[in-house]
Amino acid sequence: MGTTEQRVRRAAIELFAERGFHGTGIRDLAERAGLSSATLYHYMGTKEDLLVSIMRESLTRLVTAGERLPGASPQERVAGLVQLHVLTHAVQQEETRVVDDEMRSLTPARRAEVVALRDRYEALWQSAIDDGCSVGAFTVSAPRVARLALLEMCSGVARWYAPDGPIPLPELAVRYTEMALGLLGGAEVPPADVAGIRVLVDTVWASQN
Amino acid sequence: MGTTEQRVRRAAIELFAERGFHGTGIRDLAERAGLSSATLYHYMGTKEDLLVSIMRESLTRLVTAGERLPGASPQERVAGLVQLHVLTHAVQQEETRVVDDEMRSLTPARRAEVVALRDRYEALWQSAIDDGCSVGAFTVSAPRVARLALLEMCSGVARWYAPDGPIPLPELAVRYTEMALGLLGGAEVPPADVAGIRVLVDTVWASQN
DNA sequence: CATGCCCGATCGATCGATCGATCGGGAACG
DNA sequence: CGTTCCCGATCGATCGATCGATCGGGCATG
Repeated sequence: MGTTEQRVRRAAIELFAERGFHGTGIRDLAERAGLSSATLYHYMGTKEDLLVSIMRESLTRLVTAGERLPGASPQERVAGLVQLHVLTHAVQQEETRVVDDEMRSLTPARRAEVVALRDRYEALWQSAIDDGCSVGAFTVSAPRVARLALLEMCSGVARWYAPDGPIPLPELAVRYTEMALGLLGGAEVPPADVAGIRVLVDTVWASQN
Repeated sequence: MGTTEQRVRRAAIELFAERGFHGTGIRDLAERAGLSSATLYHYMGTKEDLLVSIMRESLTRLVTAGERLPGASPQERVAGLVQLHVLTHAVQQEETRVVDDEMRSLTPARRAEVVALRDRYEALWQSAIDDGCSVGAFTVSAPRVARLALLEMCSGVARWYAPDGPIPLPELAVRYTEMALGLLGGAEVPPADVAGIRVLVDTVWASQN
């Protein structure tokens, strides 16, 4: 079961992902969490506070894991980032969709904090791509555009992947690694250590709770 | 200026893109269109009717243009689809974002119609990719995953591209073509006819109004 | 030309419902 | 007794939508 606060958070992630922030009412939230709408406010601040805390936790987890990724060569670092990103977006589908889609629902002040976290994460991608370009490992001609294209492509996993579908999770990660490196051009695909990434994801997840 | 109905539609596209469907009130819509909220209902049905009609028009335009694309080889067809998609998502940014992001705001019944249109469009992509794989032009190992990845990557353009930024529109289209064919693996990049695609987009747009 | 009628366009006022949020108090537990 | 957990009742605001009424310009009739 978990604590009541965790139940509230799970309910919020489910409903925000399904109906959107503005499409989810306080009473919907309360019903899903098994509480009255009044009791809800014992466990959270405003509805926006709840959204921000979900985003902060999710992005912090991603940044932490991203910074702990092994891999010396640009190819290995990009491969690791792709696998980390695809894995989290496939496993924590609803949560990542809330993070990616509900930025616009935030007040400008709250948005700034979340965007800063997201920028920190995306900088990891940019430096790996730039390094690969400057050492000649990648041949893509617009590294900034490549970063944006890669991130959109990998985030999309959260919008369609079916965990109980025909594609096993490790295979998904490998396919995306191949496509990403093909997109960047001229790179050999380094041996994949999906299991290692998975352990990293689980470790960071556990240490956050 | 255009007709009042066109002004309402433009206002809706702007606000739905900026704040989302549920985040946009009838009074916001009316104010942006320069009408009273009551007059709004003289030009539209319900708020959902307005959203559906925006989506239907936008997707119909995309399907029409996609079916008229020239190109015999799989490479040429994929290149054409990428350029068509990127161009429309860069030029009609707000409109395409509404189409891509607000599906979940639709009632199941209305959603079905719109999804059918979208599926028809995506089938064009799938057959081009599948053909390329079966004749050995592409080496990607999961054609269905590749389609999903490509579409997400190209749609993402609507979320970040700045029309008055440092990247000219034709260059953007060419870069995406290169990345897409790199992602599919083993394909030479066919000569790009971005101007031709642009003419096609404008033609279809004009014939719809 | 003048008159009377019609109708698209528009609005202020208001509907019932729901929104996010708050309050005071009861129940359970130490 | 105090603290934690919880809820029914309720707040003012806003939601999407509808109402009756008004205005003005075509248009047919005499």
